[in-house]
Amino acid sequence: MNKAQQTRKYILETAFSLVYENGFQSTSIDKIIAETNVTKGAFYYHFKNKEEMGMAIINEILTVSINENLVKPLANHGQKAEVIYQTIKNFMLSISDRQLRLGCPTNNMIQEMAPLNTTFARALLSIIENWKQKLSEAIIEGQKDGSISPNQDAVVLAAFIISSYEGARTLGKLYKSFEYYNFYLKQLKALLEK
Amino acid sequence: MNKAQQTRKYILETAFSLVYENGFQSTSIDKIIAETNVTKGAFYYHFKNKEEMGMAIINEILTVSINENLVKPLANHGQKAEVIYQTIKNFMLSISDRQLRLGCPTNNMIQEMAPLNTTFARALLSIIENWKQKLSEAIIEGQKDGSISPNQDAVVLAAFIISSYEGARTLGKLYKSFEYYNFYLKQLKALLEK
DNA sequence: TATAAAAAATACTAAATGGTATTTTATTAT
DNA sequence: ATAATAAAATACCATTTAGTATTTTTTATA
Repeated sequence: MNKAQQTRKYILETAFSLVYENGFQSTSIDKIIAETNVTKGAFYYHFKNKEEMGMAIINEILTVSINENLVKPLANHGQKAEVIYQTIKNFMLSISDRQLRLGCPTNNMIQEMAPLNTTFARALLSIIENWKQKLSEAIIEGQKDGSISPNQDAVVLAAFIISSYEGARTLGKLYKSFEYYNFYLKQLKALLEK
Repeated sequence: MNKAQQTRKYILETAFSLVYENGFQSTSIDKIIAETNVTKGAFYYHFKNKEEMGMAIINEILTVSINENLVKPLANHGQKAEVIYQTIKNFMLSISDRQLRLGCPTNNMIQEMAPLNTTFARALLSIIENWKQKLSEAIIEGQKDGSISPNQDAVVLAAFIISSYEGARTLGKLYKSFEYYNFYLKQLKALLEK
């Protein structure tokens, strides 16, 4: 990674952190350059405009995070009900106090930007869509290996697991308490055992 | 209601609508006065500052909406499992296309403002706390009348119902589809039948 | 109808906004 | 070393921001 790539990465990660704290619209370029001590010229050298920077956050940070943490581990071997449960549990247990306070960054971006920017919305949707797809497939495997009840529609269940995950992170954020993560995990387990 | 009260109400409702569309931080006073055709003097006559206006939205609009739609109907007579289910179902069926697209306004405010403003956070938390409390009580009644399994902790179940409700509204918003509301209602029914 | 008070209108500020144009400094290939 | 190019710095722009100060209009009351 050369100097320019490093600078770009540094700007992007700082920008992500500010967006995570304050929202996309409320994170000004001026705040980003103040925080990075990079100049505005440098910023605009690496990003065409604020929107492209937002897209880079979605494509290079949010997408990667969901995939690495919540999608890839679904491929692990074992009873699929257990694999699914452990995937989500492991990730939720790794969440820091800051991440608790600020919630799921993908969820935040959806909440704020999906109704305002169709480009953002499409990219965010495909993150969730991919997760839902992979989770559905894992559920179907679980139904085959007998660890998940065949009565449930895999897609419906996958969508519910995802939506209630996002909901749990919202309540955790509001109450600043990991308690709601545990409530969620408890219900998730029940959901997968049926 | 006298003239001044009407003006205040008109400003507040317009402001709420703009905040619902664009978020709190991105809704400027200038946008509000442009939309209302009320002058800045009039705005600042009725609201001390932007934050107080935000608090008025929370206390006079969000709180009322949740209470009227999702809390009060819990007092209806009948098998409590059914009353709870019908309360949420009725409300979700009444959600318009615009409300689908923009999601739950209380959820939006939590997502955006809870980490940034403790006054907002407290007021928003008490909305959810009250809902959770009343829902817990209804669940306990349901456990007494035999319509809800006594194995579940009422508070845990209430928290999960609320968090997954918010999650469902998030997915509905992202996909612009009522489908995810139905998925949620289906799971809710199962949850209450156990 | 005159007066006081409430409500609203107008004009303004200082700071911040996203973005651009221009200049300067580093880096690389010849 | 020099020329070409990449990267970053600087200065600036038009517009928008939340909020204030002042003036005008409307309303209620004596």
